[in-house]
Amino acid sequence: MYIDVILRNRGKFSDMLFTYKVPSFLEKDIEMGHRISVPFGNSNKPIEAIVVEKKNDIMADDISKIKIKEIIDIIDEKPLLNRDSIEMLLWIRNRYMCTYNDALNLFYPKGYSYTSRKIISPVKSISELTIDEESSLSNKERKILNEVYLNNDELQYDVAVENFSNYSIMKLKEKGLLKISWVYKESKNEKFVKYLYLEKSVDFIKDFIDNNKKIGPKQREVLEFLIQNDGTDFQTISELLEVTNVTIKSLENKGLIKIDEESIFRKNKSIYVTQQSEVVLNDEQKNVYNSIKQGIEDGNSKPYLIYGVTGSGKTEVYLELINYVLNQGMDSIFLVPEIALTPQTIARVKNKFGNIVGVYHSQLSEGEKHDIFREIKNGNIRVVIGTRSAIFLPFDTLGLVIIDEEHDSSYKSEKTPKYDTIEIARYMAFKRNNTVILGSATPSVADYKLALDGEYKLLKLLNRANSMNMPEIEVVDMREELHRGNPSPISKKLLSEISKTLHEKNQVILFLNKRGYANVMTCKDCGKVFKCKNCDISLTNHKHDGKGICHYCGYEEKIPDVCPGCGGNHISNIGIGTEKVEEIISNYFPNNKVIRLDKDTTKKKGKLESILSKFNKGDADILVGTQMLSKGHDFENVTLVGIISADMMLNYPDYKSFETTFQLITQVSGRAGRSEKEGKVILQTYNTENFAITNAVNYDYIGFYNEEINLRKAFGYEPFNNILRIVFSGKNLNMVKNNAFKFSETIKYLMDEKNYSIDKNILGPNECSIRMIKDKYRWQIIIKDYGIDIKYLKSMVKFICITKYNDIFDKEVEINIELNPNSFI
DNA sequence: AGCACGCCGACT
DNA sequence: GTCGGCGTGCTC
Repeated sequence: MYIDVILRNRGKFSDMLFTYKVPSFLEKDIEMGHRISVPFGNSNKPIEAIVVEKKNDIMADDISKIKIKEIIDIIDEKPLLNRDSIEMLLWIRNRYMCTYNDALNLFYPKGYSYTSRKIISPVKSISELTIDEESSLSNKERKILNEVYLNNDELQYDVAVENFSNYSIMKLKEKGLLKISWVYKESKNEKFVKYLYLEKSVDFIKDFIDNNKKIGPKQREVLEFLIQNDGTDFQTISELLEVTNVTIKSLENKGLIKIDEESIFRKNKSIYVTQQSEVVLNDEQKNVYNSIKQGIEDGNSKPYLIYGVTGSGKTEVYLELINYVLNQGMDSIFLVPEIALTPQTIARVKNKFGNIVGVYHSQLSEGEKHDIFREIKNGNIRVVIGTRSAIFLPFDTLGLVIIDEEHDSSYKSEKTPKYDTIEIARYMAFKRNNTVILGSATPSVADYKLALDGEYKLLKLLNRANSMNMPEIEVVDMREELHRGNPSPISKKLLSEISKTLHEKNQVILFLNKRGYANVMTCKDCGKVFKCKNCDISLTNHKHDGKGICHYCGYEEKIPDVCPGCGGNHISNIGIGTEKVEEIISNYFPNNKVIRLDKDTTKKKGKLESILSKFNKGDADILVGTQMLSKGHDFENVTLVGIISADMMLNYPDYKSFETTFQLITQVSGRAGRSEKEGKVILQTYNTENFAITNAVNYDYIGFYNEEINLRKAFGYEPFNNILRIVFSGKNLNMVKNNAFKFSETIKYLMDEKNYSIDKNILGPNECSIRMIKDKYRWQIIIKDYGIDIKYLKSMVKFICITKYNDIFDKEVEINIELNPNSFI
């Protein structure tokens, strides 16, 4: 029997499947998805590999061309990946043009390690050495041999080379006195818990305690405790009785207790416990619930798109559907955007389904991720709430995938492979017949079009669950504000609304899409702009830390008092960030507490929760924040939302900037008036007539959609065209530029050969709008697929960038290929 | 990417 | 006779 495997931890140079022979004694056990150990390369170094194919025969000319080795062993008892995962892995590699290993990493659970090391060991024992052999040894060789014998017949190869020399080791090998070989070690990061049990009957123990004077008081306590609570874990006992390991060991040695180690699953503690109220769906929610339930019964695999206004109660519908699916014996994955995965959301799901709920996100420790993976495989976790990577968790009986806030950009991975979670979910609906639900108050125009085209089943929730109206959005024209002589970024209108709200003992949210104090720092005397050392980006002033920080690479530098260019001391700030808004507002309302919520104030674990709960409890009156606060939070007492600058999003150089503007205004506005109190929104902008803003003000999603979709069509963007973006980057500008041009000439040649239109489809090469990141120059080429099947386009790009890589490009230039990227910056 | 192999120069 | 340093080429 033969197998095809993916080798772990190899570069793109060996991005292919390798064929191995399975020795007959392993044939029965080996399965697809197994982790195995295989010999690799000239040295037969043991490498970890994953089985992706089993076959009985291989082609005859393969045998003559390559020498096929036998695998060393199967590592785990059960396969790590199931067939579905392997199938999807291969699809992902193809779709997103990544390596086997990139794709594998999405599925491969954390917490496994596999290391191999090279050792030297003697061929014969010391007494078996002949006199001839003995006398042939040089001083150094004798030293090495002695060291090996002294060290339990084993020495780490690289240590030996360092201490002695490779030459002498090789000599010893030639003389047949030493052999060089590989050993490997494999381990799992699983937490084991010691449980203590009485080894003898209770009567025996009681008798023992009463009649044995030699037993210490601590040991006696433990025994008495165990009589009442047999099978308690060591941790608890040691905390309650203040005993140490020594006591326990001593009892074990006396044969009185037994220690059992069991692997347990690290449960993360939920901070919030909300009271569980009986959920009754309203008519609209019931309709949505029923039609999806009906669809599941009928075996419909077409994904659903729920367009539900903010506060319409999508989550209740999701939870009821998860419940329904559970009763059918199937599991669910519930995805939320990164910043929406708050304790409140988690608590809602946990309160409903209890300990079959797993939480999965990127901030978990490796051990925690490992546990969740294992508990899903064991069938103990049936519902997962998590961020995008949770979609790859190994459910065997998955029924439902929910993607909430489906428009959110965090569903597109920014790391290779740059997958789109929604595409993955659609694949699952299509290939595995899973029920997929996308939901949003502001669906992406691409997905809404797919719904209109009948690719999704469109369902709507048009009313708020509390039957309140959407808060009124009042636009303040900042141009007029300026003319009226108010240069402040906070308008008079917003100030008066804030004080009115505070007066009524309600709370305020102020939203600004930019953290830090000021966008740009410049010297008024010489005009110097403070820029990042590594990127072509101006530093953002973070006044609190006294630093200028680059938001791209994280580079920080201390802001000097005098300009390093001209020595002048008029360094000034242009533009505003959340830090400055916090400062201005605090000055205006010195008697009210202002807190700030952005990436800077929530860096530490648990900070996000504590700020949110502080605000929720009313410990602060005004919350200033970035889009972090736009997602799914329920603040009962917030009646005023201020959007400081809608223009900042609008002027972002990206084709999706209108869409993001519309989405953010709608989502942030949705934070106001979620309870019985009526809410209000003040929106400040210089672009009062932009359609993204006017439609958002009127809560007219359809109106926005109609205008935006026309623009997309006119310019050939998503969803009308697929776009491939190829970015070349490197330290040498000329080389980067040259490689980009080489690429474009090659692809133009290939496209021309097939009579594909070039002018319409190829944009560039151009310098990226951020021309340098982390000291690397960046050039890009954009390719659209007018009149070309994206499959052909991808195969051409792959041919150039992978097959012909060595012939065309310089090693120092990095090539990054992305399908339908989130932005073109 | 590793890893091995082979050739070269340098030092004792 | 010993030893380290690179450059090159391959991986079932």
